[in-house]
Amino acid sequence: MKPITLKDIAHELNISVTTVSKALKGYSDVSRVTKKAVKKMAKKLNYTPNSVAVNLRTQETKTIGVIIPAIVHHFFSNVIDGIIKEAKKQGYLVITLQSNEKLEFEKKQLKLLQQHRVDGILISLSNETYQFDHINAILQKNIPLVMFDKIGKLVNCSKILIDDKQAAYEAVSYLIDKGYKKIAHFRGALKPQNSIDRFLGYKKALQDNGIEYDQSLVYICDNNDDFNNGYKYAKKMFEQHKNVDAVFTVTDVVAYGILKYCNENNIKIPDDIAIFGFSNWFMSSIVTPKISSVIQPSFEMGKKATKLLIKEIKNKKSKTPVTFKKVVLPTSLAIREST
Amino acid sequence: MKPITLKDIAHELNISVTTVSKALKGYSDVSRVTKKAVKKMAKKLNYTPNSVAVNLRTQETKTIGVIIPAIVHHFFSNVIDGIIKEAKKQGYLVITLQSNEKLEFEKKQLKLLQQHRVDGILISLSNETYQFDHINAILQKNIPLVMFDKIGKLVNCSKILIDDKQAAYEAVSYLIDKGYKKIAHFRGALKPQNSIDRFLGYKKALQDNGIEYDQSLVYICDNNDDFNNGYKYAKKMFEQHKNVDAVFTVTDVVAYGILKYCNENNIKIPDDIAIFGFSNWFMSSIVTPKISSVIQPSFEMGKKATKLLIKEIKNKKSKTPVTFKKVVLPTSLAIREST
DNA sequence: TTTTTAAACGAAATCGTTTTCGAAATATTC
DNA sequence: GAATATTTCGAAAACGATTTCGTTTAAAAA
Repeated sequence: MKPITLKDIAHELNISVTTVSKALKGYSDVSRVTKKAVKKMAKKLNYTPNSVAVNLRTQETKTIGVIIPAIVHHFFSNVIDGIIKEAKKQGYLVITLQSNEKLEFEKKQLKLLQQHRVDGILISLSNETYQFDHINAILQKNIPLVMFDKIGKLVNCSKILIDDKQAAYEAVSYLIDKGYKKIAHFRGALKPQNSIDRFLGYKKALQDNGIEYDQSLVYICDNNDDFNNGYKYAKKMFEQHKNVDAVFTVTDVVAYGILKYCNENNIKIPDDIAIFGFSNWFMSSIVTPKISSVIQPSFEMGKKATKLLIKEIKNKKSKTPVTFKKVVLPTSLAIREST
Repeated sequence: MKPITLKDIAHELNISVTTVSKALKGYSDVSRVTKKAVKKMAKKLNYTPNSVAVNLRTQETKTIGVIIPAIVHHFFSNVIDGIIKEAKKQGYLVITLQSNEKLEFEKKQLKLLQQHRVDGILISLSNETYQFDHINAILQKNIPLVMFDKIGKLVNCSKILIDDKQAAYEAVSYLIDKGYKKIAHFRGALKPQNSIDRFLGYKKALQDNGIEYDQSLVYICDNNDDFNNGYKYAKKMFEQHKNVDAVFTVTDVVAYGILKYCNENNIKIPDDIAIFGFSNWFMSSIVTPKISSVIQPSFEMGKKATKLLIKEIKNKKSKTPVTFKKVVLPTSLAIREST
């Protein structure tokens, strides 16, 4: 009933716990014969080492904690996938927690992870997080932490992200190169950094190409992942502007809303209007017409972030002096029928 | 640098570790004054209990392990969401592992969770899992385990799932009631149980309504989540059968493939053909036309499974005799434009 | 004043490992 | 055969908490 312990094996063989432990770990000061015997008995009794005890003794848990705004999200579930796979590869388990975009929850989860003595933490900040006391507290305790995607610029730690501004710039530039002139932007909420950066990239692309920025062509979607926003503002846009010939959206989901409106109102894509999305949701290559989008390397981001974190964990163990890295992952454009 | 321990607090106040521990846990045999003092000092030093030590002593980790085929999946990420939320509510953390639909991985992950001494395990089986030695081994060790969604009928443990056959039956019956007569089925692979059950529900609905079952109207999609399958077989179906008036698909994603083919070939939905999907992916209410689908209570399933598991964990602690439950969650139909 | 009772604290064992260090047993060398 | 070197083993401390049980001190009852 109770799990087998070293003691059980030792008792069975009439030797000490010490020797059993050493035998299983291949120490050189235990004879060939006893090693064989111990290993055989361990297998016979189906012994599995008690990680909790090991963790207490070795002062590491081989566990990393992850905090994201929400797991039910195309981007984040892919990141988590990358995290879990890379972690497992290196012998780490991952505990996932959600902040639900609430600073309060983010703080609580962080405390939980601390209590659980995770070896390191990966975090993508909530939209509410504009002060970083809770993060800095972790850092001061010398607990490895790396931020990904939604980072805090002011925090002194490793970060991994994409260049939203550059990616947006490239997407809009592509539209301009294709001959589109009056390009609208369905942006995200005002505060989140990536929403801001994508907007800035849009603006800069216009300016660099001699197209005047027109504020009335920018529509603010309070929720990046609600297609109704796209639908609603598509209607509004077509009422307000006759000759808009392209839209760059903060997210593919918003683009789907526009697509829906166009389909229902017999507006042809890309003939009447072109659409360029962001994040390359998997539906974008399924809908008709297929929608062009910025490819965000989500899985890669998860892997890289984990690699970075585990390297920091190991550096800490070997007392290597800390150096924080900032990794910017390249994005690319998936050009499809909508442009 | 090093985390604060009870010892540190004790040393600071010149009292014993025992008293500190008791004070923090509110034991009655420590005076008001010392309690105050201890709590104050704990806060001052920013003490966080070392869960690893607590776990070793109390023989429980307040952690549950989850094994699913893949996290990047509409259904499973919702289940996980439910699991994490319910677990947190009851003070448990969750470790997520993926089997990638491989039995071999499933076994390995199970062993990992055991080593980590999780208090209980939630599992949705891989498509390869047709023998249950690894599961039964866990059960024999009296480790609480509940299966969800993809379960093993022969395993003696708690299960939580939907009635795929019944759900399919209802969907197809709805189509029949609406007057559709020649109804095709794009089914999933041959072996997975839910693929089989959905097929059986389809078949039974036809039979109960006096419609002859025609094997040539059933197309086998080897991958439930690849819309290309839907596209490919839609083409084939329209070549082979002139007067099919409805399709019931094993998954919404397959339905999207059909939708795409129809859009490209000017086949009107639902006038020329009706489409009924399964799982109610969030895109189904966005595409044009919106697709009818079977609603699977994924978030609820995660919550319920977790509740069940934690109840079993507590029963084990209080030595309450085990009773396994089988919960069948109700599904419903989301009727939209495609039917 | 003596005895009883209650209140407040702490020593020590325990959970299951790991690892240091010393001791015993055996083998080697002279 | 004595001295030394080499294997092989185990006692004990440590990781950080919890909990049992005993001890001390003070208060209440006799």
